[in-house]
Amino acid sequence: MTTRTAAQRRQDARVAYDAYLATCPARRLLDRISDKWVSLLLNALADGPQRYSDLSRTVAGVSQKMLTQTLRTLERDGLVTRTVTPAVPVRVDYGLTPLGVSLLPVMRAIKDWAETHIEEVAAAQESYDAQVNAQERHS
Amino acid sequence: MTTRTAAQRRQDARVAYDAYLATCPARRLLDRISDKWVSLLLNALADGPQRYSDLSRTVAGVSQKMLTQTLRTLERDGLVTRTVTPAVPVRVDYGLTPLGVSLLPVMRAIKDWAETHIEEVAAAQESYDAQVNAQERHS
DNA sequence: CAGTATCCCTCATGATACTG
DNA sequence: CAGTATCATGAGGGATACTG
Repeated sequence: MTTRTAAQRRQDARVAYDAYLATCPARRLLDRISDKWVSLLLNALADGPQRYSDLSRTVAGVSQKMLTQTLRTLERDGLVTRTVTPAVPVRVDYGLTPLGVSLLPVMRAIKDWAETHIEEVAAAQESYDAQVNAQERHS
Repeated sequence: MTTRTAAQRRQDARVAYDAYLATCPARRLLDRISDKWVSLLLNALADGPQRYSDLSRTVAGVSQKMLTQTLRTLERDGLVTRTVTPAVPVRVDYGLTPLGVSLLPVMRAIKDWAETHIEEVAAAQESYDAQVNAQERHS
């Protein structure tokens, strides 16, 4: 009799992995920049600071909730600055920090690979799908 | 009377954005590599091909479902190869394609930025949290 | 203007059980 | 060994309404 079943061992491994991934810098960065709105916001701010309402127009389709939530996270991470100008009505400007700017080349590297190899990926997908279809006809 | 309300316009914009993002190469790549298991699998295969059962051990914590699902997607995208050796029992080897290998430097760039700037991010978070706490005490 | 608060619902993931 | 099929759940995201 083993003290733990295979299922329990796998579950333990998963918990350990989650803990590891929670602290892994690369993992955390990937989680951030892969967020639907993060890349769009960083891109929008790359050309210069913008107000909250400007961003909601530039990045059309984003809900107020997600815009605020995403900006807060980026601010907390030190990637964007939030500048409040007390007035009536209040004015808030968002802009990239030097840290945020330093991330742009990485985003660009991702974009470059994607655009360079998109054709190859598309071809691979087509060929894969064709084979799957062919096999289905034989069954 | 306008023909569309602000809510309708935002919804339309969201649909349009989703359609755009579905075709945007950089967006699609980000979606792939940000997948929890993709980066781990690519890393595991970077050192050479592995069998299905090897991968499930190397990448401990992954369920059969996600392992298979992720490998299928990577195969379809042309990033990994799947080689079946008919025998009893059957043997299946997975390995990186040249396309898959070409992606490794990009992953490395992400990892490098993360590890280089993790301290700055952590410091920013600490400072942010401290300010939030201070403000809560004043309310 | 720049948010906050709430409800709701979908979708991705994981556990479990079964198979050629 | 290398999967497939089915079910359950929970966290993320959107719509809506309200506020200093």
